[in-house]
Amino acid sequence: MTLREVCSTYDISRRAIQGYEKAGLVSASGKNKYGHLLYDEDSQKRIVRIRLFQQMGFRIKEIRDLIDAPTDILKTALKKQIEKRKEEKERIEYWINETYKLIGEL
Amino acid sequence: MTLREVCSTYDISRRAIQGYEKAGLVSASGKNKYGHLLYDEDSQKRIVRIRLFQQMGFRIKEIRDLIDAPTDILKTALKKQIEKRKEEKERIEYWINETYKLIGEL
DNA sequence: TTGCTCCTCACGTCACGTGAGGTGGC
DNA sequence: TTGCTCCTCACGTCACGTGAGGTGGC
Repeated sequence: MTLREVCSTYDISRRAIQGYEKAGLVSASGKNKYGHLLYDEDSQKRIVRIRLFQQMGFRIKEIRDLIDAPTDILKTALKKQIEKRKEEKERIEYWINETYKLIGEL
Repeated sequence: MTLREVCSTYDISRRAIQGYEKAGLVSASGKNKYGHLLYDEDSQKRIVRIRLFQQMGFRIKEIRDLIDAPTDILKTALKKQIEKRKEEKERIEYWINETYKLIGEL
């Protein structure tokens, strides 16, 4: 898969992937004869996993520590992050309610 | 209330409020004899409202357009934003589920 | 004079966004 | 030669974070 295909398949910007490469999180598996970047299945899986980590609120630096960490450490970190995200959901609910209140007062 | 008191009462950083001032969203109502910044009740309410808008996902520039907007425009914008935040909640739920799946596969 | 608090800049941070300038096949 | 796509920098963005350097009352 070329960079363009990866971007459209997984809905990630070219610049974002470039950022992951700069951070040392992934690297293209090679280039085709035109010099276009190529990503094999492993690279793609890695990118998808980076995306999941980001959506769970991890920073790039944290992802760098986690992506190749032992399974038990990774599991612990993920479970902890799930709790954080649940709290964030509650915070969003709180502010939605505050907004309803404000609308009522207007 | 001094800046320090506003910060601790509403749990907002000094730098954040400074940012609001620079953006023209609020200004201190005055200074005391020591030159310390003071915020009266109106300023405080304004800061609280800015915070609510931020928590609802509005950008500083958007808040600048909304904070003194007519009631009906404000209401419409808030209702629209509530929908956006609900979608964000769903996205968080989605990624939490994806994370549970990943944990199961590890 | 020493400490403490507050003030006002101003550079740093984070994860990209958005071009700029250059290359290669058609 | 012209268009199009892709590449690799590199400055810009956003909302503060984090000092730096200076002031004033105790």
